[in-house]
Amino acid sequence: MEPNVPARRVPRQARAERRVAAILDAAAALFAESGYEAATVTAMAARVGASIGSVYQFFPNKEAITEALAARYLGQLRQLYDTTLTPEAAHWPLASLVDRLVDPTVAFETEHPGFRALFEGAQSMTRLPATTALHDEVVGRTGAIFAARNPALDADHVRLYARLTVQIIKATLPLALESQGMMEARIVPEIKGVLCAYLAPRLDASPGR
Amino acid sequence: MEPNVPARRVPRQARAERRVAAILDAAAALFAESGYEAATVTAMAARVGASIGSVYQFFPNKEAITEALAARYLGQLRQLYDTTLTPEAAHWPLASLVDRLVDPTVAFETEHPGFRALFEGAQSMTRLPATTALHDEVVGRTGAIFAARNPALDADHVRLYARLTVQIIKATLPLALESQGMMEARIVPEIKGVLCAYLAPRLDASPGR
Amino acid sequence: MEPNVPARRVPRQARAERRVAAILDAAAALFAESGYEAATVTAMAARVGASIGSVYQFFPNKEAITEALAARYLGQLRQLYDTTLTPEAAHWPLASLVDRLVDPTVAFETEHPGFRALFEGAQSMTRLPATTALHDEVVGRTGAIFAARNPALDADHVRLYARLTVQIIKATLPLALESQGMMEARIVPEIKGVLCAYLAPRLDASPGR
Amino acid sequence: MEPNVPARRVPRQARAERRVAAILDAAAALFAESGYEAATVTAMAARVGASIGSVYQFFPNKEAITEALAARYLGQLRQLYDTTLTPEAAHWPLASLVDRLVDPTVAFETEHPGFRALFEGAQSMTRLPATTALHDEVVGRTGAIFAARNPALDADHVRLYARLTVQIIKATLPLALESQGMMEARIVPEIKGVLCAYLAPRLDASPGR
DNA sequence: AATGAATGAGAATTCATTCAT
DNA sequence: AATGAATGAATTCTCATTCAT
Repeated sequence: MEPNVPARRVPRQARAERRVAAILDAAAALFAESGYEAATVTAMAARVGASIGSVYQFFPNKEAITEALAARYLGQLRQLYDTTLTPEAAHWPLASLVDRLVDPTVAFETEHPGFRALFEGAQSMTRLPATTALHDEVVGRTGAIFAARNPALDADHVRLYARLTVQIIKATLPLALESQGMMEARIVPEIKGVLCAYLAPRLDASPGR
Repeated sequence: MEPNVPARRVPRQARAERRVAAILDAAAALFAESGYEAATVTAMAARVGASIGSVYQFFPNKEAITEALAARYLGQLRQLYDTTLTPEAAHWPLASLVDRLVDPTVAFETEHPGFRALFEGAQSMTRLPATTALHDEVVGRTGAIFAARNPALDADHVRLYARLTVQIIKATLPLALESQGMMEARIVPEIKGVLCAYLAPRLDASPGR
Repeated sequence: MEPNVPARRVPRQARAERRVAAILDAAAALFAESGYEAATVTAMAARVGASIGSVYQFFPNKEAITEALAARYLGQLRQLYDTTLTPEAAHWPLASLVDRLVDPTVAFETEHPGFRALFEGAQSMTRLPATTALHDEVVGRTGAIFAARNPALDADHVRLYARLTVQIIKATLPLALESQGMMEARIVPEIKGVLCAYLAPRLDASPGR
Repeated sequence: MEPNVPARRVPRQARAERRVAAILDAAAALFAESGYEAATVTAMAARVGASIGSVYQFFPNKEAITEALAARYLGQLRQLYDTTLTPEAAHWPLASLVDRLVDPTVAFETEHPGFRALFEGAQSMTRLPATTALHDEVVGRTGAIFAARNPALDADHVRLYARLTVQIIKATLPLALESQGMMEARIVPEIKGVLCAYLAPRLDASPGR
């Protein structure tokens, strides 16, 4: 769905688009630095060098900013998966597949510091649909690969394995990102170890299973 | 062993003790329902049917309430581990050991809905020492068992495995608790599957590894 | 087009400037009426017909309001001294000099009822730098005149005499301001009498001293 | 005058009397340390090692405590004046009389640190009668001496001179008490110098005046 | 669109005072 | 009398949001 018709709410001027992007950048940075609640709209405006009024020109409220940011992440995530989680990856050696699951995520979280705040989904933003969409996308993509790799799996199992996998990555990545240097180098392989050990019997089932 | 909790307002009367407990209960419930920031002291007071002033009779501020709650959880957790994570458990079959790691935690989180909010440690309460203590306790106990099971492990590895293990349980449990009925029944075994697969080669290393 | 955003809290709009001034006026009035602690920010807001939020738009806290008020007084005081405590005054007959020390102060305190609360410096605001600056300015100007009049004085004596002089004026003025009509007329000359008697031998030392 | 008849409100038991005294001591100390408003009744109770309830057993409110303290000071002040400001002092050399006015006050303020807070009479306690009584006592005694020394003075002048004198002492003493060592030694004589210079022509008027 | 002042509901916290035990 | 828990009004300050210019 890509309408060429300029929709009403879509900013038509380049300047406006740039400002919207800047606001989202500011929001992302603040979410990363201090969490969702502590990130005030005023702070976002200040960070962009705009007035609060200007921010509210583009977004009706804080929630909308968050949703827009999540939507932007969603798009970027899809692009990332389109290039990294390709269909053929499903049939690679498990270790390589796991690399493809973990490494881009590490990169993405590193490059988009605000992502985690939205992805983790604290209680305060659980209600935001876009946040859920983010999670669903990741689980969905992961599940798709799993299903492609092991066609014998029914949908429930696919979903179950995918959710666990995503949850594990989500929870352990911070360990890697927070750690300094050497420790980080150790943790990422360890995460991969967890996943390989978990997925091997489930995705590459020996006929006897 | 003297707990570090500075007991300013040590309640001498039974009524006071009951009230303190009730406040902590209310705090726990609110943390569970709406998260740390959204849980206001006013709401806590209302929930126990007291005036805010009454709450402040026992706690100097919201942080202190949180710390006290965390301290209470810490005590209960220690008791739990004393009875479930016994030294001999270290030498049971891995599946049984994993049961001992997961099942009591499931029970604890089910019975203490506020625990997760403190255990997860959002940015907003990262600074609270008691919250860290909670995490350290769990990691410490887990590591102790690992070390006992495989004396060949050096301290760094013990800590690494324990942290990953705890993080995995922490992140996947919500999946089980949020899910309704059937799904929950499936998820807990799955979590155990993850852990068994991960820990088997690390704790029960074949000599050739 | 003003790309170079000036300081944060500097009001750019005339309305804002007027409001800031009004807030300071309200603060001054309340300080005069009921003292520093009793003067609440809420009361200031009410007095200017604004919401508390509006006050906090311009001042981060009560202290800042006080400091700003003190700073305004400091500026006005300097202007006053620039025109009344001129260098040549140092060499007038002592009675005239004393007139110049007392009369403008009486006028200033009469016109600025909030000044005294800040100038007296209750314990509660001792820490505010601007308050100290007020006192230092008055003592400094007074001392400068003394030094000019009697170059034989060392710095310690200048300061000693100036401090006593200021303290005496500070303490006795209220007597004049509080008194009704006739009494006031009597007290001001009396204050001048005190100062003349005190300063004559110190500033206009006969050679034999 | 010590009535043996047990008055109603007068605590009859020694213990109660001691407690009342202790509360006043605590109040005095707190007034001195942090001023009237900052001195909380709870802090007084804590300082005495009693409960707030116990404090309110003896005093209906904070004001009453303040009044009682002022009353105690009044008694002590009277005793002091009875022994230092004797009738014959009125006819001593002026310098000696001034010594008698200043020195005991210095001593009293040093020994009773809470006195100044009450004596200065911040706006917050201006309404308390006992505080006024304190001031009136000092002015009255001073005036009595002045009248005795110079019978030619009419009541208005006596009061005028006395008020100025007291105000000067009140305002300059803190300079002496706050200063460390050497400075203090210099300030007290200076204060006396002010007073001698001021009072000489007024109390010891040459016939030609 | 941009600006930034205005708003006001709430949040945390304090403290004099009352009351049940 | 003593104790200390209970009360609640008052205070400072925050922040999302609206509105006039």
